[in-house]
Amino acid sequence: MRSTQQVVSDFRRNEIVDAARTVFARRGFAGGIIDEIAREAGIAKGTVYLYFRSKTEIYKAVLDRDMESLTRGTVEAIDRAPSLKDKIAAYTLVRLENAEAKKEFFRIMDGETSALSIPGKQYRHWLREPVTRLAAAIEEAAQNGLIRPVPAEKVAWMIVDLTRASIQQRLSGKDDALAREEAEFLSSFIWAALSIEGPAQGQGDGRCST
Amino acid sequence: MRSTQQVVSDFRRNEIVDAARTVFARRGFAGGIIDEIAREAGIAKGTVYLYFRSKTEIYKAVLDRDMESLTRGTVEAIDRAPSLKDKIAAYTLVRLENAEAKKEFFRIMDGETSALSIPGKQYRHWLREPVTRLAAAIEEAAQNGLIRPVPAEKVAWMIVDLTRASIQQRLSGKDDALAREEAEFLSSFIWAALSIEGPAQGQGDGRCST
Amino acid sequence: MRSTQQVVSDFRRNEIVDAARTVFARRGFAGGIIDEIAREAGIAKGTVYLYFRSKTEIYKAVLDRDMESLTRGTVEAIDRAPSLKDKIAAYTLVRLENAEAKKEFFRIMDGETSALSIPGKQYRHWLREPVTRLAAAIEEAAQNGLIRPVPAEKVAWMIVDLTRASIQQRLSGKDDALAREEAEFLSSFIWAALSIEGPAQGQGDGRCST
Amino acid sequence: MRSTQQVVSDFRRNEIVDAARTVFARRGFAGGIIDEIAREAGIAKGTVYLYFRSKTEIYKAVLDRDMESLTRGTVEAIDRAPSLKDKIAAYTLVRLENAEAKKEFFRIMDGETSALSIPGKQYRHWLREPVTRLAAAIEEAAQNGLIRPVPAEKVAWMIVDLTRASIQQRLSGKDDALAREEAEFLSSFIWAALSIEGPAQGQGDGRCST
DNA sequence: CATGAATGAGGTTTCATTCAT
DNA sequence: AATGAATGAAACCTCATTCAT
Repeated sequence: MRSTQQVVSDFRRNEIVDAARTVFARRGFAGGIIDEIAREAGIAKGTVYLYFRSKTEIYKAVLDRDMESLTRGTVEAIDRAPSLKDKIAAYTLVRLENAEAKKEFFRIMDGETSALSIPGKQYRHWLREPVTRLAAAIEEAAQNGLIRPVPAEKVAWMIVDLTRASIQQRLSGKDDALAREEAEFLSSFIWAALSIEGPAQGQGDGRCST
Repeated sequence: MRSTQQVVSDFRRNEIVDAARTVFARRGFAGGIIDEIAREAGIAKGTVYLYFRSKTEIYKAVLDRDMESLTRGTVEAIDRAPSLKDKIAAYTLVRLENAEAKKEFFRIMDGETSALSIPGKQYRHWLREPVTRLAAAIEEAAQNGLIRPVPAEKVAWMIVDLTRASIQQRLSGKDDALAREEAEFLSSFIWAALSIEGPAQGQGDGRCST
Repeated sequence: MRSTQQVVSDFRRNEIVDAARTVFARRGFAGGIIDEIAREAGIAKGTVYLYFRSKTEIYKAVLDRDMESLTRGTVEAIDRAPSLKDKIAAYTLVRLENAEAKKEFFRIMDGETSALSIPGKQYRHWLREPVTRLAAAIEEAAQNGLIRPVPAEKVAWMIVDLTRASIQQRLSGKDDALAREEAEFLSSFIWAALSIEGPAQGQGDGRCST
Repeated sequence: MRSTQQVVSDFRRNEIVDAARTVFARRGFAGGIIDEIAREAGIAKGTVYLYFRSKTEIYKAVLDRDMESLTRGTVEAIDRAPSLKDKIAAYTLVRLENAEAKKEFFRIMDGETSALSIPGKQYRHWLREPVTRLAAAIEEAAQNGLIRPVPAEKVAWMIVDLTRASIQQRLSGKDDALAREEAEFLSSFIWAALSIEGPAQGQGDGRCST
């Protein structure tokens, strides 16, 4: 059982992480001013340093917390789905819905690349587990003849990257279709590329530059 | 006709932009120090400000210049290709090859998102034209019954995003397949998703340019 | 008679002063952190401020307490010694032995100078009384013809300063002779300078630059 | 030949070191505020960092510069003096006169101990060379029978420490005798302690340079 | 009394931009 | 046109002191 101390302390850490998420989303890492984070959290600048040793530490905390919960949710959704087709659909749907609910966080993720050099903490790193699950399912489906043979991991990354790109598009306000519809479109498109009755090359097309 | 003044001035701007590209690729926007850019360009810090009003201006110049030439090359490749399938293949190939040739620039692009808030100067903005061309080709192919009916622009964006994701993967060193092979895989995968559903053709991988 | 309150309060003050001595010796005044003092004393930071108004106050308390007890011991040793020679020997011995026993405090004294501007609380101030006693003894001895005539107070300061310098040397680890031997050497050296059969100028030296 | 650049740069460094000396003398190292140093030097805060990488660097520069010139002067004075007695007299005189001329610097030296942990840069370190010279002269004089046998280095440190103590006394305003007289008194006192014991010469005060 | 979380003034350092030469 | 020294606005972080519990 956690002591009162612990509870309060965790609460504060949460407040700071929440504030930091907002500010980092607004200004990026370099522009994320500690002063502003403190103000957003309704505390003094010094207080921030009671809970985090440095600005970088805060940034990592934001990433870790959100990424972890997101990854957990994603993986669970994949596992719950019975078939490959469902797994793909589940993945895209969970991600798109989450992006809607946590716009701020995704905006950070979007900007996060070389901003910070946190070894093994890059966005792609966090995608590794979902990718592994998807790849395994793809592999299995291929062996069972449910889909055509494809390089499983490559395709898994494609699913993940297409989803990410779609989220980016939506974050920038260019696309405001319902998450559910978008997810359905994505997963069905991918499924089409995988299905065994794939490329119909009968009717004379599929030719290239002669 | 451009005056000598103009020529010299342009030459200097070029030098600075080249230096800036290198530095921004190394350190990102926030970490890219004017001092370093000047040193890299072999000129004095003050001189930089004779040609650019601010650091942001330089950054935009790098993006503009590289993006423009890249976009031109991309669009030309699309236009040269006769069929949709070839256009898609041409796009992915040109992009992947370019990414290999201009790693520095692509590394910047990779980091560029919310780092800077340059309205209308984001990466996605520059992709608009290639996307439009691809979308038009898709539209046409669909109406001609060469592919199944799909939302053209959405799919065009998918092509573009998948290519971008592949480039990112390669930049981070995780994937070092030949650009040509990677491009072929990508475009054939997309083509598979577009093809009219017909009799299964297990062996067909959609390869073109045999 | 002191109330229980008073007793407890004094006890706490003692604990804090003890902790502060350790910390200041380790880090100096500027580097001595209240947090560390509190931890060393086994109490909370806030509690420190129930007993002392400020960090400076604590510092002064350390100096006062240690200096007072040291001074008392020193003066008593001087008074107990019957002759001037013995008084000098007693002084050097007591000081050197004390320095060994209370390294921490002497390390503070060593660093204490302009670090803090406490009027009348400087190291030299506390030496005034021993100096006075020594000076009186010197004066008397001179008048009795036991030593050659010298400016009494000046010489008293010399004794005191030589002793201090010797302590500093020992604190810095450069000299690890026994305190007793060092004291003997010091006092005998000084005595040599005072003794009436002082400078033998008979044998043609003592000349200066021709 | 130094370029103009170099000259100007050196000039600035000097200005900053001069200003820093004043400020450090006033406030000590911890209290020596960069802002104040800049103001004292008549330049902007940022400019200071064009010439020194950090506050500590400035502090070391002050110490190094002054200590080096002081040490050089001291050693030269010792070397010029022909006899031991003169060497001692020369040392005390040079130091006391210098202290008068460079009060600020000596005030820093006075406070400098554990303030900064610059290995091998402590005050005592800088005294090593003069001490070595004095010790050598003492050794020689002892072997020639000009003084009584004494531990040469120990005595050399005594000379140095007594002089330092005298300077401190004078800096704190307690003693305002002429430097020349004070130096004479000091060196003759030491000389008295070194002289071979012989027939009492009551009147002899060991004065030289009649 | 005791606590320790909270505060915020103040310190050091960086770096985009200006300007005298 | 070119230079690079100078500037000073911020940014990050520390720590003596206060105060609600």
